[in-house]
Amino acid sequence: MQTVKRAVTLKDVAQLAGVSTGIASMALSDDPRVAAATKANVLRAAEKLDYIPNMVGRALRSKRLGSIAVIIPQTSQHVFSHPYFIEVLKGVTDVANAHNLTLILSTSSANQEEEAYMKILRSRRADGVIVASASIADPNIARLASSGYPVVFLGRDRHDERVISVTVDDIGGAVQAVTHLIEKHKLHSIAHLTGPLGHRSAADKLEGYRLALGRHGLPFDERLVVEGDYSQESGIRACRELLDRGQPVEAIFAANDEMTIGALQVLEERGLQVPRDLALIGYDDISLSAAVRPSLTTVHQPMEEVGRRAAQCLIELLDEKTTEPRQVELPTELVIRKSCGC
Amino acid sequence: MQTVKRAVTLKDVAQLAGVSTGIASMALSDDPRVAAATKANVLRAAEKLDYIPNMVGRALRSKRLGSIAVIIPQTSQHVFSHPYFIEVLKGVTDVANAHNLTLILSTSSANQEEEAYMKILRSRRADGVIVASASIADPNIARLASSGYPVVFLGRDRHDERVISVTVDDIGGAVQAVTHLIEKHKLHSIAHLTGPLGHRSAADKLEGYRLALGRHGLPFDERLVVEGDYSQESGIRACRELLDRGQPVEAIFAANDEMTIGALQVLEERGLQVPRDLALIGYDDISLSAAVRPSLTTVHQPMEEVGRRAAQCLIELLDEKTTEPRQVELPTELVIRKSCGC
DNA sequence: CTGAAAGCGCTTACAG
DNA sequence: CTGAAAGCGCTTACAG
Repeated sequence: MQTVKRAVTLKDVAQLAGVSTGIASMALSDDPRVAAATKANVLRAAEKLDYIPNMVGRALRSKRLGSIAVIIPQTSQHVFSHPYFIEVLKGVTDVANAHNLTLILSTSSANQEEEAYMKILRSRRADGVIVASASIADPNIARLASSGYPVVFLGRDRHDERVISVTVDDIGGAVQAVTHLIEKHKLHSIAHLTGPLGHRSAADKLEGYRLALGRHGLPFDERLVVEGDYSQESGIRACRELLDRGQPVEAIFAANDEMTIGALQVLEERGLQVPRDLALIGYDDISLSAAVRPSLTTVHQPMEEVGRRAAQCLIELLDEKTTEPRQVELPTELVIRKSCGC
Repeated sequence: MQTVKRAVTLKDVAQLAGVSTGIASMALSDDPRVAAATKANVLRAAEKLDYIPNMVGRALRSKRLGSIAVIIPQTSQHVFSHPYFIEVLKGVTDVANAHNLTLILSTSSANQEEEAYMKILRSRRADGVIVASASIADPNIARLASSGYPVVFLGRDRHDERVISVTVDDIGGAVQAVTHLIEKHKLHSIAHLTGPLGHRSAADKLEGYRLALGRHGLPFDERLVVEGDYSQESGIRACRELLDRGQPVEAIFAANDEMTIGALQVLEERGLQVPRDLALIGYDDISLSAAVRPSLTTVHQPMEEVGRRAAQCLIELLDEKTTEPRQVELPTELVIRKSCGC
């Protein structure tokens, strides 16, 4: 195996072009103060030597790395098993690519202290970060939010004006789902399998569920609510627990599609037919939701768009330095398929 | 919004501890030449100031960034829609996390020149790279392979001893699938929907298909082979074309599960029942393959393990500098479900 | 319009 | 065992 040759540096280019490194640098960044002829000279030299700037040298001096990080404080197993994160990543990479930014992906391993967020910024690994899915209680997040570093939050602090965030209207989404069950299907005993309630998105869906019941004069019954953690397995567990409680249930609204699919399995096991015996509505609209039988009626949330908008916000933040804090909230849409009984 | 304070540097730490920056640096890296008392002193100062080393400064001097990149020369849309990449990424991040390496994810946008691979290395954005799914013909890959930079290839050049690679025995995998159809189900007109044949994995599966037919004295019939591109849509297209050719077909072996699911849709459309009228075998064993009806018999390939091994290889390469080139090949396993008729 | 110098934040020889 | 200096590869004032 051939070894790596000494890299071509700006010094080599400057030397070949017969100018100082300062001028070479300015020429390559197309600075108007450099004479056109000199510029051409330098460009020719750079091309001839196949020069590629060392980003580390550049970053040390200019304080800009040209990279952004997506931080998801979950294990990689978790992150890559949930379509939500995948879709968000898709959106972020798309925008990052378009802006020629390097993308750093940071998930946490079990043995890692939680303050990984701050570290990535303070150690200058990325110019700015997008933080997804941190739990509400995480104290590091509060510190990060008030640190002044360029940070965009996903799905948190919708109403905190000091923080830049991209969120989805999960309260509204849940209201859509539950309202559909009540108004269209005349169902009244509607259960809710929640996500992890320490996370904003899960708490918001629960609130929406409650709200929709209240608006129709239906009581909120704790026995019809079971907490899960967004995994399919937790959907199975939660659905079993719900049925075992023995309360009459006509419909289930679950906090995401994976839990809904888990619930579907349990209902099948117990000989209950969906939607005949029990209606089911999910959340997210992942691709699986159209593939399972019966296909899932579900609340579509624009996951990829969330990633895209977050990246755009971050880039603006990096460019202007002094952007106004702002909150973007995206709408949801109820996608009607078979599982609700329509 | 509070602005970012001047970052704490090593100089600050050294000053507070009353030593030179050189000693401070050595103390923090636990160099045995530093006196224990001095070390304690420096550590205390660092803690008090909440010091976090600037990786850029460190990298410029020490030539190690502490980051690796996964390069997938496909659009982010493509990458994040294919479970294969997701699973590979899962494995890579897992190992990277365990070794405290930052992970850079590089997909290509349409308007990007293909030489992005080299750039990421030469511009010192990553210490080493894992390259997945490059087409066989890509000339940049050849240059990269012989550049001497730390590179691990996925699914290529199985027999090129100059290159470090992690591959899956796709020839063997295809042989398993086709042999099963022939020996167990006594089927003889077996069609093959291929992946993009410019990619090693697709070419290998075709070879395995051919091999298995040959071993059983069955003719290779071009009319039973249709090329796709691993997308579900291409599975639909390829399957339609196959059926439209009017050749008798008893079974279809498709190059991945997504194409298989596409084929399934077409067969359903045309009123053909799987496996009664036609047997079907896929490849990959993505989670969807167990969820569709009928569930897919498929060749399981250890995608996450591929990612894990690739990362390990790369890390060894980075640590030893002078590793022997080596090729890792992982086995496949036929997972029997319903679609083959078992 | 250009050159020479300083400096970004570290680590690594080199003296002592 | 420690300090002072050099230097990694750039960009950015500062003079001219």
